Order: sequence, then C-alpha cells, then structure tokens
Amino acid sequence: MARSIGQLGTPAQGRELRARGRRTMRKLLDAGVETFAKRGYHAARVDDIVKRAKISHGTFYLYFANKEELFLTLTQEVADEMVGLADDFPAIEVGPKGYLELRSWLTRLVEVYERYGPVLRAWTETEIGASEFGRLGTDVWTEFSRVLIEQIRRSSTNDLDPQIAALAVVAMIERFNYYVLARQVDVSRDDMLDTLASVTHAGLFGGANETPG
Amino acid sequence: MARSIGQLGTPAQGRELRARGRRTMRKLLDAGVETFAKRGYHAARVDDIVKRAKISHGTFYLYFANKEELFLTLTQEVADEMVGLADDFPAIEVGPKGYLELRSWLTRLVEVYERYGPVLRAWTETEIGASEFGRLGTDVWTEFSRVLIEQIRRSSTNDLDPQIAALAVVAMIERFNYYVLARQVDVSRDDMLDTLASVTHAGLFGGANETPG
Amino acid sequence: MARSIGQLGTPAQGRELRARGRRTMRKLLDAGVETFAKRGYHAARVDDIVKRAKISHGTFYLYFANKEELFLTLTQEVADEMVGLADDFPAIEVGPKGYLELRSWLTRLVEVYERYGPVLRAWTETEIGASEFGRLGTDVWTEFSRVLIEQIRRSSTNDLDPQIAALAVVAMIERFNYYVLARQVDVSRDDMLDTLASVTHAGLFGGANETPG
Amino acid sequence: MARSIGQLGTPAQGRELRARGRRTMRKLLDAGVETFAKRGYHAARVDDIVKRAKISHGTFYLYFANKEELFLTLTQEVADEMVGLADDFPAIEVGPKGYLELRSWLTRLVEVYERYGPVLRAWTETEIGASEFGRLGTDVWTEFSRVLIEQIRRSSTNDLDPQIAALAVVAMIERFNYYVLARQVDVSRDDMLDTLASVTHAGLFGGANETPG
DNA sequence: TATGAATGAGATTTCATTCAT
DNA sequence: AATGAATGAAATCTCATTCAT
Repeated sequence: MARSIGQLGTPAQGRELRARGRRTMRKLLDAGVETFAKRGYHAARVDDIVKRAKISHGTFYLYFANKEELFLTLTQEVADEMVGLADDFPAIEVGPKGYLELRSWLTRLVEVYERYGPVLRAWTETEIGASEFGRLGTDVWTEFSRVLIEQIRRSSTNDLDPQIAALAVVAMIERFNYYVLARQVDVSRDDMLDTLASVTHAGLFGGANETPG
Repeated sequence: MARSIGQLGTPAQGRELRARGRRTMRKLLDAGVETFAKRGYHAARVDDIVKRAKISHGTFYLYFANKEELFLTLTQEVADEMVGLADDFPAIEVGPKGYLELRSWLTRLVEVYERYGPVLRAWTETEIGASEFGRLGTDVWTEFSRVLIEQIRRSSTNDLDPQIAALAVVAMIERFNYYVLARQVDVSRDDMLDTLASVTHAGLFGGANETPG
Repeated sequence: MARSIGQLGTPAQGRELRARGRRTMRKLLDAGVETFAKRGYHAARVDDIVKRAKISHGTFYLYFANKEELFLTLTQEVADEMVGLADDFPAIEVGPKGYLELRSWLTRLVEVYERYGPVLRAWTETEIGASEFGRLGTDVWTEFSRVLIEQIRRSSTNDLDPQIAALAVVAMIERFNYYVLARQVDVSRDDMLDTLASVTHAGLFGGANETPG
Repeated sequence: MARSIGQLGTPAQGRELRARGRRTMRKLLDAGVETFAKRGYHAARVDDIVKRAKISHGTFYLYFANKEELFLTLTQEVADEMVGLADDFPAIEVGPKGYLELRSWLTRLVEVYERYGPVLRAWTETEIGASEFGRLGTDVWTEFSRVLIEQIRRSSTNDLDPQIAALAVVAMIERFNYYVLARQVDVSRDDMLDTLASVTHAGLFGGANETPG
C-alpha cells in the first residue's frame, strides 16, 4: 500500500508536547472513550471523535495516525490501571472479613470499568486472536487472572482447576459490568457489587454467601 | 428498513424458494455466521460474506436487503433454539444429581453457543438499546434469564436477589464460552463444562462443588 | 498503516476480466498516460484520470489499488516494447547503409516514445534509486543499453568505453525526444530523426555525418 | 502568486536581513535543493524542507510565500551561473586543443549541475510551457543553446542544422549528468567527462575522438 | 436465478497555510 | 525572529447498493 515515507505529523507519541498539546491530546483521548462508548469501536468515525473534542479534523492526525492508534493509547492506560489493581488483590478468607475485602476490591475494579469499559469492550469487536490489538487485550485479562489464580490456589476449598475458575470469574465480572453499564439491566451499583462479591466469594473461595442484611 | 419482525420481508422470503434458492440462502447464512465470527458484525462487509459463500455480489441482494437483514434472520434462528433450551431448564437440587443435570443442560447451551456464538456476540457491538436489533438481543437473554430466575428462586439456599444472580450466571456462561471459542484460553470442552457447572452449582444453588473425580 | 486485511476490489490484475472489464481497464490505462503527459505523475490526481476515462471514481479502485499501481502496469507495457526493440538493434556499419539502418531503428524508438513518453519521463520525477519504481525504470534503460554496448563494441572505431558511450547516446535520444514532444523546441519529426541518426552515427560508430541532401 | 521575477517579493526579500536571518534563509534554500533532489519537486513537502533545515514550520513562511517561491529563488541562482558559463563557451577546434578546451568547459558545467541538478531537473516535472516556471526553465537552456549554436555554426564541418545539433548535445549532457548523479550508473567523474567531451567533439565539431590515453 | 461491472455517498488522510505566543 | 499548534480544503479510498446482461 506504500504510503509516502516521510510522515507529516509524526503522531505525537514521540514528540515533546507543551501544555496546550497535552491538553488537546487529552481531549482527543476522552472524546475517544466517549465515542467508543456510544457507537462501539468500529462504528465510531474519526469525525465523531473530533466533533466531540471540538478539534479540527486535521489536528487529529497530528496526534494519532488513525483511530486504531488512539485506541491503542487508551489501551495502554487501561492496562496500567488493571495491572496495578491485580497487584493489590488481597488474600481472601472464608468468613465475613474475606467477603468485605473482596467487595471493596471489586469496587475499585468497577470504577476502572466505568471509566474504560468502552475500551475493554472494544476488543470483543475486533477480529480475535489476530492483531496486536487482540494480543494486548488478552494480556490485560491474563495478567489479571494470573493473580486471581494465585489467590484461588491458596484460599479455595474446592478442587477446581484454579486457572479455569479464575477465568470464569473474570468473565463474569467483565460481562456483568457490561450489562449494568450498558443499561441492559437496571441495577444499583451497590446491588451489583453485593452480588458480584457474594457469588464470587461463594463460588470460588468457599464463602457462605453472606450479604449485608 | 423498519420491517415487521414476523414477516421479515427480505426479498427472498416473500418468494417461494426452489431447492437451488434455498441452498443459496443457506450458503449465505452460513457464510454470514463465519464472517461475523472472524471480523465481528460491524467490520464484516457484504463482500466478505459473498466471497466466503462463493456467491456473486449481486445475488446477495436477491436474498437480503442488506447485511442487517441477514443478521436478523440468523437472530431468529438462535432465538428459537435458545427459548427451547430455556424451557427445558431443570430444577436443580443441591446434591450430585443436581450437578449432573445442570452440567448436561449447560452442554446443550454450549452447543448452541458454538454454532451461533458470533451472532450472540454481535449484539454486543451494536449501539445498545437503540435498534430493533438490540431489543431482540435483550429478549433472548431476558427470556433465558426469566427461567433461571424461577429455578433459583425455588432452589437457592442463599438470599441473593434472584434476578441479579441469574444475570451474573448468564453473563459468566456467555463470556466464558466466548473466551474459549475465541481461543483466548486453551481449555478442553469437558473441563470448561466441569468448571461452569461447578461454579454455578456452588455459587447459586448451594451445591458443594462436586466435580467428577 | 494497517489497512484492513480483506480487500474489497482485488485490483483486477488477478481476476479474469470479461470483454467489458478489459475495455474499462484499457480506458483507464490510456487515460493514465494522457494525464501523466499533461500534468506529470505527481500532479496527476486519480480524479483527473477517471474523468478523462469517463469512469466513476469507485471503479478505478476496482482495477488498481492506487495511482502507483496503474503506473506500474504501464511500466510493464513499456518495458516489454523496449526490450523487444533493443533485441532488434542492428549491427551498424560506417557507411550510408549503417546510417539508414540506424535511422530506421531510431524511428521505431521514437514511436514507442511517442506512445509512452509520459511514463518514461515519470521515473525522473520519482525519488531516485529507492523504490521498486526506480529500479524498474533503470532496468528498461539498462537492458536497452546492454544491447547498444554490444553493438558499439563490435562496430565502433574509436576507443571510448562502450558502456559510457552507449549511456550517453541513450541519454541524448531520450532527452531529445522529450524536448521535441514537450514542444520546447519546434522540429519536424523527420528533422529530429535525421539529427539523431547523424549525431549518433558520427559520434559513436565512426560514421561520416551523412545526411540526406 | 504572479509576482514579478526581478523583485520576487517573498516576505523576507523585501526586508533587510540581519546575519541570523540570512543564515536561516540559506539553510532553507539548501534544504530545498536537497529535498528536491531526494523526492523531486512535486513530491517535496514544505514539511520535508523545514525538517531538513531544522527550522520550524512557521518560520518557512517568514521567508517564502510558498514552495514555488523558494524554488524560484533557487532558479535565479542557477540561471546566473549558467548564463555566465554560456558566455565563456570557447571556439572549438577540430584538433586536440579543441578537445581539451571543450572538456574543461564541460567540467565547469558538470560542477554547476552537481550543485543545482535537482533544480534543473525540477523543470521537467512541471507542466510544460505553461507557468512562469516553465518559461524560466526554457530560458536557461535556450540561452545556453544559443551560444552553442553560434560555435557549432563556426566550427562544425558537417551540415547538420546547428540548432538541432546544439539541442541534442545539451540534451545529452543534461541527461547524462542526471544518470550519473542519480547513481543509476556508476561512473567516475573523469570518465564521464572524457566521454562527454569525446562524443560531443566527434559528433558535432568534427573531432577525431581523441581520448587521453 | 445468477453474475460481473459500475456507481456514488461518505469516510479517511494529507498538507499548505495561518495563528497565537 | 522563531515556534508549536491548529486549521480546512482537497485528495484518496472504501464499500453498500444498483445495473445490464
């Protein structure tokens, strides 16, 4: 496809950005998340993004080579948050203390999901397993699961394959968040957290399904 | 657009189809599923579908007004299967018998997912709650959950909100299937079923995490 | 930059073309030459080409991935003609017979140049030595010179390095044609051929500058 | 556009330039030649030029209204050199003395070409005969040829049309230089000069193909 | 019933030029 | 005198849909 070799606007990943430039970039990233949230990754047009960011069309390409690259940048941001979160995963006890710790960790996860959900979901849209894209996506959840696996191995009373069990739970959390955020189901945030914590605690850590009240 | 659902009104559905026509239509529907699987709904182009079906471009429009209508037709097919499946959901006991019944029901669900997963996933991509589309998608899972809710209400020993619990489980099942089918995780089908059954049984029906062996 | 993988219109190099398709392709190639002639390669827009070919914009991309690919196809055509021509280069004698044979061979060369001059000139515009482009360009003239070198080696009475001498002549022929065709100088075709033949005959093959009349 | 040639009226040419300004301008002109050399006139972007000059984008427009004006400034520089060179063209004798004088004059021409070749070549790219541009280009070579014509008329022993003969030689010189500079052929500078001098001397001035050695 | 070819609206991308500091 | 950022017009390219055979 042989695009011309010298690129005009070196998408600003490389160059040093002044305050104004950083502000513009932030505006574009935020507009990106919002647009992906509203239309999904594929349906989102660069035009939607720049309109939302109140930025001219040409400026977009000063910062990103294309929509995919903006997405990849967002991806890095989530990955960082997620890995940090996974590192903080506590040892879960069977009793009420374990339940509460689990719940409060899940709260943080839901917060990340609330901010970056559209980005996380976008991976689903994409051709699977193929691109840099897919690989990156896997990595986030994999790293995430890795930690869970350790915990389950230590805490769990049942004899499930820890890897599979962790995956199942991550899947549930992700999907459930999706349903709630996508308003396909109407549930308060607290109720969601109670349920997530409870099911996870009971299903994986041998907890006794203690819910508040 | 905006055709009634019952009578989709796709070009070829008003007409009587001869054997050859039916074969062509089947080829297109199958190619549709495969293409959605590979690229996702939005990224799938009519051109991809016809190439895969080894059908000429023009012929496509003899059978479907556009990509969406092909999708809607597939949707009908899944919906039929899913509702049938939901109707067959058994009462789940706490003991090993309950576990086995749950597992064998999940087996059938996984089979449906293996065939129609891409179609089920496609809803996710679409702007949510908006289209005829989204509504239909919701309906399948809602109907599906409705039955689960009943069962949980009857069987569950814990005091979770049955609606939320059902949703969490459906979410897990769907997502887990997705991971496995997308080969983002390498797990045998039997292991997957063991885990799904076990986690669900323990997490929702008070089962004791009995796994075979 | 990471275009989608499945291409819509496989630029028609591969596919079998029916009569109509071949006609359209020919129209595009011809319009290409004319447009390059008028505006030069770089200044030529795809839009100019399709307008001249009276073809819709989209159709262009059914046949060529972009302007460069159309150019490359033309390039193949010239290369074929030029190599054929080089193979026919006669042994040049010192006397009038040699002059006439040289002149008639040059006539054929000028005809090729009249048809494909714009394509030959376009190489000049392009980044030099770098692209597939440049290499291809070199090859045509190189192959061309190779044959001349042989002839000069056999016929020439002087002790010039044959390679350099051949190159100098090819250069002169090419450039002179360019001036004449570009109407930067007003000379009849016959006068041009007389001069080319005469200067070449004298300068390289030891001829006595015999011109008719 | 359409500024008078004598007073180019480029932003910085009306102003008095301090040492720093002159340095910046020189950097831009040099970067211009290099960029035209590398990409050709049309493909060269203002961005390429400023990057090479290590000058900011905005600064360019402090000195030149656009790319064309930078080019026109360069053009003035070459034109001056070339006209001076043409004025110095010596009368060429048939014998060795003529050969040597011709050769040493060609040496100077090649030096100019080495410095400004890209600028000279750029004319070729442009739509011919049309712009202020093209006219200027023609003028350089025309003035140049005019002198040669005089010399050939005086010196030549053959009965070629002097105008055509002169043109042919100019063409050869220009083209040959191009090939060599473009490294499409690998020849030492001395060999190139020997050949150019020899072919020209023999082909046009009745020389006896004397080469050193 | 089927096909290859053509279309054109809309999306993406480039880049000369202007602006604010 | 210089700069980084922004702009928008114009070009490229894609692809759902229609057409003629």
